[in-house]
Amino acid sequence: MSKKKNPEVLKPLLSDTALELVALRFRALSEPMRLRLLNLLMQKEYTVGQLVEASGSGQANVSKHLAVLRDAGMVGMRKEGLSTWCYIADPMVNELCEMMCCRLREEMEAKALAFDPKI
Amino acid sequence: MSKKKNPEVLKPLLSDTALELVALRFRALSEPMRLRLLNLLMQKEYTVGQLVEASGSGQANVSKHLAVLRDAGMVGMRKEGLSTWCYIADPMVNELCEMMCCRLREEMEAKALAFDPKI
DNA sequence: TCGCTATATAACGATATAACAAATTAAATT
DNA sequence: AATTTAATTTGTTATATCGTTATATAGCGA
Repeated sequence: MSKKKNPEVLKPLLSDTALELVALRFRALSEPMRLRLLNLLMQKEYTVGQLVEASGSGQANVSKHLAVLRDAGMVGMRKEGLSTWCYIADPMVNELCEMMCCRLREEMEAKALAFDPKI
Repeated sequence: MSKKKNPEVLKPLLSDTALELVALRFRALSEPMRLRLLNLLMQKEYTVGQLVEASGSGQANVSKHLAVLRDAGMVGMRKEGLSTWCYIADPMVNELCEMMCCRLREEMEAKALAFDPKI
């Protein structure tokens, strides 16, 4: 009835502001150090200090990267006395990283296979 | 039998090289202009020239961004005479963007709701 | 209040990236 | 071969971002 089959009708495009917001989120995931912090937080909660030690980076650096992840809504923080406990606030982060890692593994394995002697 | 329940055992961490590769992929998605190109390509195939026109950006700029997306395995290209047709090479791109957009929509709606008069 | 610890912020240099313009390559047509 | 069109490559400039050092803030105990 209502839905005419029309090949001319294209999916609507995202607005400029939407594109910028999406880009901002992906940018939060575009640094190895931030991914390392997220990767650690996927194990368990860490304090900022523990993340500094575990990541092997400087304190100021870790703090700044955590702020980026927090602003992107990916990491949450809970103050407890002197320490600040950090945790993954958005389960989507796990999904995104999982997807990306699976895809990369597939690609790498395919490439590796290209070097295997043919049967 | 083999799997002992042990809260001390943590999920293994990704290697440095893996982190860098993942970061590189996400970085490809971290620019509004590249997202705009992908968004256009989600509708249909475009030539580079059509993308230049549709995106409103310069030719060199579009070309460079497309190269980034190609190197990330997200966009494929097929030469046909003088033109080069571009297309989404990895369906994961659609999923990733879809996930991110849904999430942002939810968040925005939640924030908007916070300004609604209480019932 | 004083000092100690945990974290955040500011300022800085080095590097990376986007946008634009100009030069170059590549394919098709005459 | 010369011309035209399509796209890439190459500078160049402006801006953004990373990592580091130094400083500031906040909570806790003596």
